[in-house]
Amino acid sequence: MSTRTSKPRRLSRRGDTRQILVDTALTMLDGDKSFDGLSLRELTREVGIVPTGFYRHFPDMDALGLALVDEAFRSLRKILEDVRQDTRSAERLVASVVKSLVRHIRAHRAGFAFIASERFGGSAVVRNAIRRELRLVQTELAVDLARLPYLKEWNTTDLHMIASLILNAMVASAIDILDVSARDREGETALMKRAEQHLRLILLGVPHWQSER
Amino acid sequence: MSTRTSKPRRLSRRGDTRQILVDTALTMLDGDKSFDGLSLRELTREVGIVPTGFYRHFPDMDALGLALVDEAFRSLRKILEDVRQDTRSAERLVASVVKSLVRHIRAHRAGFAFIASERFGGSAVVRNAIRRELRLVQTELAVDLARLPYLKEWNTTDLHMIASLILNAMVASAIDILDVSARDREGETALMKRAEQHLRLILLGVPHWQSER
DNA sequence: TATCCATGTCAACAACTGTTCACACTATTT
DNA sequence: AAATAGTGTGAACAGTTGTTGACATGGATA
Repeated sequence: MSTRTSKPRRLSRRGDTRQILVDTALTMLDGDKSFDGLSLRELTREVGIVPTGFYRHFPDMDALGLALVDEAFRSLRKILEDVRQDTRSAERLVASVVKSLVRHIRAHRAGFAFIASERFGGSAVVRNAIRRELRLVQTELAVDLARLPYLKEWNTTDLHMIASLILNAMVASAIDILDVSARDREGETALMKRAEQHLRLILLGVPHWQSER
Repeated sequence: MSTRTSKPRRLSRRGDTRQILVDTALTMLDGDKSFDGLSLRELTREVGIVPTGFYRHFPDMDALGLALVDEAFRSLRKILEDVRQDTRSAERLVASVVKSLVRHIRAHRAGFAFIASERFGGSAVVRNAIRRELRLVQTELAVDLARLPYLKEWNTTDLHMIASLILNAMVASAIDILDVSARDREGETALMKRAEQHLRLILLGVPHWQSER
């Protein structure tokens, strides 16, 4: 009798194990670990399933990596949406942009950290995926800039130039803030101020720019 | 007879195995691998010594990481030196800075790639080491800026603000160039042009900046 | 009610990992 | 000529890794 009496105590995650894998991976990568240093086994161990269970949700680790990129950029796009709906002048926009940035960083810390560390990280698959997404964001930003009153006449290459400068500055600021916000609250506001200054300084130069000097 | 007849064919690296370890690690990390995904064994395999031989030169992988940071920054500092000896006006400096940057990137590709990817990478030890070095570079840059004629009167916090903006922009440019220079030569010159534009745009705003508006 | 499919488990595999220890060779110094 | 310090070797260890295949479960569908 007793057909292997073990009651495997199967956990009843209805259909969200995949999402749990993604979330857990992100939090694990938030600490001192990079994606290609993350093993399938320690991930599944943390989630609470057996290693082989991983393959029910992803064909391999690369696929997981792409899912992480997706997840991380979902929140980043939210920022742009917020900014887009802000109709104030460019000058007034600055503070609002930075505030929105910080808010999203706090809410989606792990996702931002992932983008930051894997943007030039080890895995070619996720690196390229991130790069592609960032390029997309950049062109979206360029389009938004084109709508601003005193940038109406600019050609697209110049717009892209500004967009990339702004994006780079904001990404760098985000990373700095990310790094300090956990423990140092007033260091965070100092970095916010600096981020605003960076944006303002860039915008100060814009009216004096002349294409093809 | 025959006291274990194996002639172990010991290679005669006089005293430079340590340097070979560093160089080999850098080249290996240039590809699709991150530092915490690099194992001691594959490194020694590549170098051509037995795994245990590693410990003759470093106590552990963290120590190697610090050595890599050292090596990588040695060439980066050279750039600043070059720029410092250039006595032209800020406006004229721009093109020269970018040219010098590209030249060093080409010559020390692996080192730059290492800094880029491990700046926010998995290992806390090397991440902090890189961050410290970059902060040093930033203050050096601030000091240099203070010497420029029309920045004489600026206070130090504003100088640091500009320095960080410039440094971030240049690091971002360097990474983009790094990524494309291997295969696409004309894409490289396009990125150089954009890097110059970024610098110029920043400098355009500087004269109109007023502290504490 | 019966069946089916998504999701989980378990056992096993060969390969790889970091680190230890005792030993061997060799160039330089004594 | 002898001793020494630097460097590389080899075997062995206990763990961990990715991936396979066959099997179990249970909720939704037919």
